[in-house]
Amino acid sequence: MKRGKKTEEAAAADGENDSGSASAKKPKKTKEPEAPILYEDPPDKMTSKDGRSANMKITSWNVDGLRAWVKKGGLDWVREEAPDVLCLQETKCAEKDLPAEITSMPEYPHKYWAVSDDKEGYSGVAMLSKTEPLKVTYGIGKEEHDKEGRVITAEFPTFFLVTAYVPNASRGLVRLDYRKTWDVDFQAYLTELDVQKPLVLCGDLNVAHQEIDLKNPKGNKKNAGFTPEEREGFSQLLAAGFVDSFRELYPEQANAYTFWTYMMNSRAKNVGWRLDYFLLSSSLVPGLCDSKIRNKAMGSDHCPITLHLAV
Amino acid sequence: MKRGKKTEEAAAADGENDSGSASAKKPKKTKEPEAPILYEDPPDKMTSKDGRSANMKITSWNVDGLRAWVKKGGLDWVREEAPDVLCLQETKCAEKDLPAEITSMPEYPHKYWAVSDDKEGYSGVAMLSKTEPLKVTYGIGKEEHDKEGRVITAEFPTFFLVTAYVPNASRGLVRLDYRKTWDVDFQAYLTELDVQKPLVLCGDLNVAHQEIDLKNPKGNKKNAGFTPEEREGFSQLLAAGFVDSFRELYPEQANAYTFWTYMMNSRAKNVGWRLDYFLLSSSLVPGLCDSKIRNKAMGSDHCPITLHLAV
DNA sequence: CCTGGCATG
DNA sequence: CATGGCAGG
Repeated sequence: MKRGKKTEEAAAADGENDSGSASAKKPKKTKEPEAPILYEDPPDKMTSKDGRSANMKITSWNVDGLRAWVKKGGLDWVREEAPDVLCLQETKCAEKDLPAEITSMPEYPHKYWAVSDDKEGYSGVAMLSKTEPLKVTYGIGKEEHDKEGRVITAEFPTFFLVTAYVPNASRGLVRLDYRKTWDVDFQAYLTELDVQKPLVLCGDLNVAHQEIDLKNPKGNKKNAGFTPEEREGFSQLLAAGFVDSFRELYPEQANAYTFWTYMMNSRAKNVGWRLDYFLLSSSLVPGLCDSKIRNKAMGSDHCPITLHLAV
Repeated sequence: MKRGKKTEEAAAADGENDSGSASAKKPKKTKEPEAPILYEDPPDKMTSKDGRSANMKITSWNVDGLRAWVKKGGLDWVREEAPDVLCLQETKCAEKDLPAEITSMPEYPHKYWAVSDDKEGYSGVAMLSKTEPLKVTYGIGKEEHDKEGRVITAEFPTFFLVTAYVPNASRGLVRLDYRKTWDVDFQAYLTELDVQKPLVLCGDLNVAHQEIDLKNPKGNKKNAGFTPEEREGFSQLLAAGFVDSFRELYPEQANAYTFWTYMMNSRAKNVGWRLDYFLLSSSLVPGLCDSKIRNKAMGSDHCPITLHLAV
């Protein structure tokens, strides 16, 4: 038993992933900007470069716990946005525990759920669609990767839609080796699909590709989500012919993030990361109308992203 | 990975400690009283049978997590009640994590904390006093019992004050054997003190003594808190000369409880247990003025109890 | 700093 | 059905 009369101070927070960087070294030199540098979103473009009108709207959102997200009104936002297909990551919810608000949603009669085999409330992705896909599959066809409910693939008439929650390399990069294996195998999976039919990949790819894709690139080169290995994995996807739709349309746009840690008031300061993407097979790029970051939508530590496509 | 499109029903809640008893057997025969049978508390008596005025006020409260209890305003109630000594059980809080609201409370300059060695946030008792005790000790002097922060003893000029959080026998009575050892050793400890100076024992003794001390005695004879063994342990304390101050004053008072499970809306229905006590050495009984159950005070699954004593 | 599980009550 | 601690992010 511990005992005593007085109490001393708790240890200070350690330099985290997205700490105010420089301010951690020189104490007391708080150099936060007075006003956060926001990314102000222009209206959605509904026409592609080749003049076609968008006829497919897809939204992807890492909800960080579907039940909490539903309670916070995530579905109200979804009803406003009204995408044709809604992809969710980190649902953290066994099928039997899904809230009725979402299982009974009449706008999306076709619903698909994947969750982790072992750990309840870990990982998990979902796809909700207004129209019925031709076929839906789960995982990437490799036993070692398919136990954590990370991928759903839906085949539509003119394209595959893949939603993914890519494994986090974790604190201390303890899972970076696994992640590298994943990156190779996942790319192989996508390439196989791509020879059959073009694809849209969306979800939390758990990597910020370039320095422009996170607020503090210098301080995060050894942290999960911005290691050279993870960035190279993303570069390999592009080299294989897939296109980062947001960066394609907005090559110079800084301060455009889809994730902010809950810690240190990061979201209010827009100290974030772009971890969520729509990647397109090159043959779909002419039909790309817009790729949006909905950074005002609350309910998770990620915000949703939306793609407008003419297919 | 688990997958699928539809969801079935979750399992129903099982028959618990304090289930509505009979209603569990014959389904659909909901025999809850329309209005709960409350114990309406008369005003405090401030004079003892032998005509002396109360000059010592002690409050005991199992707070079920001190931090949550502070947030819910427990300290506001304490300031109203203004006891000379405040005893708390199940603080579930390491000393370094204590809220400043309580560590800096000027009304109680003398504060004593005991917490579990191993498991953080488990068990834990505290004593706060307006006047400084002559001496304060922790535990009951037996290594095997003193690792869980369950007992603080304060010596005042004319009596010992012992506050205790007695080990719960637990679901399936997995800790009943340990509890029986505890009961024997704890009684030995109290008896040793009692030969030196009379004592007041307060706290969560984790037993309802007689059938009158809980709403559903029939259904709980095999449940923690109302087994024959635990009840016998309490009887042994009385046989050793200690007096249950509440029952001494109110021998016939039913529906007087200090604990209600958070489940099944038990508190609203007053389906409760009397688990919290003030026990007195027999020589203190002539000075007993009142022993109160403050069943309107909220902030925990237990309510506070208060003793008025002339010492 | 949030989530969802878990042990405990 | 609450608490606190934990892993995970």
